[in-house]
Amino acid sequence: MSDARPAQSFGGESLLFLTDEQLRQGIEAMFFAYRGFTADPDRILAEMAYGRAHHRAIHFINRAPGTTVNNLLAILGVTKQSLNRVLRTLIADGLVESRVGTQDKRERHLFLTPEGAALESKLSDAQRVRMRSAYKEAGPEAVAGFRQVLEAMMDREMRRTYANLRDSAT
Amino acid sequence: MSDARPAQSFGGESLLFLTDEQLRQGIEAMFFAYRGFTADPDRILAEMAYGRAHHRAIHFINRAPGTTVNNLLAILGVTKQSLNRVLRTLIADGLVESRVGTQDKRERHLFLTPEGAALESKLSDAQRVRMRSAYKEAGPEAVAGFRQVLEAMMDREMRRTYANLRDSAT
DNA sequence: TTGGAATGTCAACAAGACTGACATAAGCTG
DNA sequence: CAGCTTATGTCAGTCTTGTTGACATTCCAA
Repeated sequence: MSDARPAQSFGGESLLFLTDEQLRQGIEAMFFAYRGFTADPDRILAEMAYGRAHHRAIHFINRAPGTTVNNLLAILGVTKQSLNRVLRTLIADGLVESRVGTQDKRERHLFLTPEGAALESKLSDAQRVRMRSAYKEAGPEAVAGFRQVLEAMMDREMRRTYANLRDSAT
Repeated sequence: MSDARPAQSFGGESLLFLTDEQLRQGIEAMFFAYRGFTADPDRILAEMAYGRAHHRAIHFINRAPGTTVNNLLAILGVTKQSLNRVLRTLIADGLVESRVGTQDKRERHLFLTPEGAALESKLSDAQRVRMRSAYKEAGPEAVAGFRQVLEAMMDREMRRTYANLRDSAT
């Protein structure tokens, strides 16, 4: 497992990119990049009484308006109790609306209020600025590779969720 | 900021990759991929009484043996109180050794004990397995792009830290 | 109709981040 | 040497966000 030799022969191309050192650099790049990735929205959230969990909820409610709590749970990968605390404050603060399902009254369908949508925009814009700048700096081919590796890093189930969201784009 | 039009003209190539939708997909890919990225070591850590914070400390002490507390603080980007809690348990459990500096006796130099190194291997191996598989699946050119975009996503200071670690590779 | 499954809520707890205050030891400077 | 600064460690308290357990409501199927 911890061999330090280059990887051997896959499909004939490039034999020299799978050393442990190369992999470690990728691991560290993920660590530092994720810090940058969350830094800008975190700054905005810190000003209000919110955290990263609120951002995630707002993001995916905006992405799939009318989604149920259970569906959001599957996307976020946390317990319903954890999500509920976040949703409760967002609803109390008037950023999210929770409507009892018409067909199944056990379900709650979630929507952003205009105030919620405004915060979503603010957070997304901040995050997109950095993303856009990184994409510009790296160039379109790098972006394609970036997306490929990220997708390959996901679990099977996450990959499904990600693809569903992607394909449901308006 | 929230325009939905394609980006305009950069260096003549590829005009159609900077829409908000494209950026949002990148953002979601980062979110899901990071979950996958941490999933395997997290599972191992959960069995012991450790968390992700311990993993990060162990990783970078292994990467830069003899590093001082202050230096580790800068790399990890947390407060000394937060790091200290983690280091205290790692030292108490005999995974990390803290040696008083010979030149500057205020400094503590940190090293992994054999037990610490064993855990580091176990965690790194688990993380590398996924990384290696993602790299293989995506291919070498994708990996190059992946690394470029990640680096472009970092803050200036993180980029320096990252480059220093990378260049100090044995 | 009744018992189980699904959905959501409330309460309590733990990890890990944070700030603030303070102690100690060592280096540095005038 | 005296006094300031630096490096580290610690105590206390708070916040976010994850967890489990218990429970209420609603739906569905035997």
